[in-house]
Amino acid sequence: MQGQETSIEAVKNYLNQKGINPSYQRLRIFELLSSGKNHPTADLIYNTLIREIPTLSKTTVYNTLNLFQKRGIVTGLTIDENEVRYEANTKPHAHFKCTSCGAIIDMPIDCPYLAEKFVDGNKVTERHLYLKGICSACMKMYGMTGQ
Amino acid sequence: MQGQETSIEAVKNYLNQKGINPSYQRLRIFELLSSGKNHPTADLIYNTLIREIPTLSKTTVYNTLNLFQKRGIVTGLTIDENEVRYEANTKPHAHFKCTSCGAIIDMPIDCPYLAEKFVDGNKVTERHLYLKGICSACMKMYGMTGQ
DNA sequence: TTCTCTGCAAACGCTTTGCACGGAT
DNA sequence: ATCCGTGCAAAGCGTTTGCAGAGAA
Repeated sequence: MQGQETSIEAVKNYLNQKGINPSYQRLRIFELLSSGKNHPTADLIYNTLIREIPTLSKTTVYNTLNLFQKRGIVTGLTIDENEVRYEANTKPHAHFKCTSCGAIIDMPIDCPYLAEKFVDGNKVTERHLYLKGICSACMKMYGMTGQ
Repeated sequence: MQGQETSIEAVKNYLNQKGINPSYQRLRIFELLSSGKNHPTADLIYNTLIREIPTLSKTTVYNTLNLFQKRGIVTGLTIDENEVRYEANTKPHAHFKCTSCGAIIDMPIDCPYLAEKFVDGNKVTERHLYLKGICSACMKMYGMTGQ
């Protein structure tokens, strides 16, 4: 329990530091985003937290996610059309979506081209790299060989 | 006029070859996608063509775009949440969206990392690279220096 | 009290679905 | 006559907005 409490405390401090009033709902939503690596949708966040916060509304989830995005501590990913997924900001990385199991995996970006500040005379401030294919776990399951 | 007719003929042949019955609406929609470099939304396609095809319906635009995507001759881009843009498939390239003027510009992908067939043991079949920033035209307008 | 956060209900906008008409074979 | 494409109208679904009540300062 101690571990959880210090985690909650850390989140609280972080939100305060970003000028965000750390309400209970906001704490729990940010904690969910920063702990798990599941890149949840708004709907998944709602359905996960509603078990422990029975009064939670989707409006609050959306309000909170939009606030987090405005404050720059959370990013919305639209790897596939028609579903936005969210993640807490960490270091730059690419996303890999397995078309077989649907998993979304963080990947390193190992490419000097993607560090360029200018490309073709255009000033680059944001980079989003999405890969799709079959993840190693699915390949094993189907008896395919990796590499 | 000759040029346009041969262009229409070329599109007709292409669609036939892909197993798509080249109806007038489909022809015009594909022509729009393959000629212009504007990466239009479904709505923009509708509003562009309605001038010349007054009976056109949005349903047909959506039907057609979905058909094209299923046949693999058109790709839907979701550079920004909540708007899907379409482009005819050509060679792999990145997209740059200017946050100032909203223009979407095709860019070369100059990066061996993005040609890798496997990354971290995952088999990569699709790559989507979106950059955002200020395009060279806007930088000139605001008196910023490129490079 | 005042200000902010929450959450219900309704509105919104894009996309899909149901279905009937019309054209082509 | 059959099949396929079209397009109207309605439904669907994720997200936002309006607003009133609860809670903190």
